[in-house]
Amino acid sequence: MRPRGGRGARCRRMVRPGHWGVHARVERFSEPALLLLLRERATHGYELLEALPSLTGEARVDMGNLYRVLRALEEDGLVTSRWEAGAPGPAKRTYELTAEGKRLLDEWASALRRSRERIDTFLDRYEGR
Amino acid sequence: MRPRGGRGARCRRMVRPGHWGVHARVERFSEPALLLLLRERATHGYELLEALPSLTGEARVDMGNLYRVLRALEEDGLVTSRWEAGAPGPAKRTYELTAEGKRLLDEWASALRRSRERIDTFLDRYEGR
DNA sequence: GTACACATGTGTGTTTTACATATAGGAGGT
DNA sequence: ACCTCCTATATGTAAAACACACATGTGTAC
Repeated sequence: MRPRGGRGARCRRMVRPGHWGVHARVERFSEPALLLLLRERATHGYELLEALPSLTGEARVDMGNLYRVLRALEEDGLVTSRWEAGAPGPAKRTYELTAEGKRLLDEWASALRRSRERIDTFLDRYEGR
Repeated sequence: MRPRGGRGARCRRMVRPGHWGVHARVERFSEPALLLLLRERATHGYELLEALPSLTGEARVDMGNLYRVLRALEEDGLVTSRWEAGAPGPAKRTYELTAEGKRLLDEWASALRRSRERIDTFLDRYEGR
């Protein structure tokens, strides 16, 4: 890699003197998002990449990491994949959710409900209630 | 450091074969939590450490990182600190929120509301609505 | 032929979190 | 005196999560 001047994006950064920009993101949120999209329909990485912002709200899905997440999910038996033949254009690897992957999605949903409650607790206290 | 057998805790881990445990945590959530506690009352690190679980919901606040976050906040002018004299026992460094720190807390609150909405979007779609 | 959209990847630096350890004051027991 | 425990602040470092850059190949439009 060539040396670069830019530094990695941070969760909190000064956008201009005395002004802060904050992103409150859920850790590894791309994983449950992928699982949910795959529960709706088996599809390939590039399409998931385009569909993710509708779930995550931001366009910040890194394709490099996306493909790594998909491979990790497959290693853990949470999705299966096969090369899609027949279609014109570049080869596509289609991913499908397994039963265990479905159970993991359920766990994520519970975890996200708990996370939402913690945020509510925080906001209630912030608003002085 | 001595070699250790344990590996770092992960966001997702297999608790037993075919069973997954998930934690959906907001990145850097300890920062807004500290700011909120300091808005309520100026106090020192160790007390913040004990008060944090009431906001974060989990007992997983690392004291090492807590003190580093406090120092980072001070470097950025978001809190000020002074050594507390007079009291018996080990010296305490008392932290106080600045006006700019208050503004950052407001930014965090907005960011957390947006985060909450993203979680809602996900859960609505998960539940098929 | 070259520019662009599609499609799947690897390499690597940065940020954030987790775990271990160091240092020190005071209280209470033996 | 010595030991243990609670309070209090801090550093060292490894792992996990994330961001950014680059490599490779197919097909379509100009």
